[in-house]
Amino acid sequence: MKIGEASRQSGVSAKMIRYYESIQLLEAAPRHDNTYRDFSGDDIHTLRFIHRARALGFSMEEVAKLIGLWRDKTRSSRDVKAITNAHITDLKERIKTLQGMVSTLEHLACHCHGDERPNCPILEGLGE
Amino acid sequence: MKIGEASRQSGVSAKMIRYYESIQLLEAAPRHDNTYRDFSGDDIHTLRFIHRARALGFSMEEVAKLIGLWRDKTRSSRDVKAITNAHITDLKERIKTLQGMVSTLEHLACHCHGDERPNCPILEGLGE
DNA sequence: GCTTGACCTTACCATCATGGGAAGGTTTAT
DNA sequence: ATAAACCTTCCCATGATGGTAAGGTCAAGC
Repeated sequence: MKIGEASRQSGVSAKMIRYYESIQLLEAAPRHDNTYRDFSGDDIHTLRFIHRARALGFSMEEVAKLIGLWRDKTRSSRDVKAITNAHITDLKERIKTLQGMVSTLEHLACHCHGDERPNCPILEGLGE
Repeated sequence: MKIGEASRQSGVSAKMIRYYESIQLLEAAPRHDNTYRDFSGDDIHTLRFIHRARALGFSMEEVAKLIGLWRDKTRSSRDVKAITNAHITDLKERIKTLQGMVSTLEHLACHCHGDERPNCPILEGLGE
């Protein structure tokens, strides 16, 4: 199967498929007649895995580790869970940071008239 | 005042101060003896403004707009509030996305034993 | 057999905000 | 005078992705 079809079936852009190959996240696909890549059903499976892991916010580095574990039938689920839990912790921290921003901003915004007048507590808050 | 001192007083790294100057977010500081930049108290004020706005997650583009409004004494607070509200909306969307990831991940992780055994619902979920 | 369009290839550049480092000049304190 | 601390510019790297250009290939219709 050519790269366009692989892209359609996996949801990963052709550009990114080539990129994943270049960083060795994906084994180099054999070339059909020495120019076009030829993907297998297995490749699609891997691409879908990557796609889902990325959608869950895992970094490429984490995805690489997860793929390693996924392929290793003798893995311990402990290792997978550790990566996942670390990622969850990271996500929660980011959420907290963003929520802090929102609450500060809402606090500033709720005192701002938002009309023609130049007086603005938001700018005052930023300028102190 | 030299760039190191400006950095200390504003919380913005010297590297970033130069960068802000290069993208014209900041007026080019006069040079002391034709090589060292010479910052004023006003510059520190602006740098602090930028620092706080960045800490609240505003993009550089938004910061540039906010500085423009901050300097313009005839601005309408409406414009400031519009930028702020758009940013709040954006932040909330990002929070929702991250929360979605967390809830999916927690769902997967809670079924994973996290022990020596290779069986792992997390990897199964990613591989489908 | 030829043209056209859809597809593939590589290679390079851009993003966004930030940091690192090199190579070299200046100032300040000892 | 020397050393440490500072400044300058310039180039490179990040992470994951998209864009584009220049060129090769394949498939379908004429």
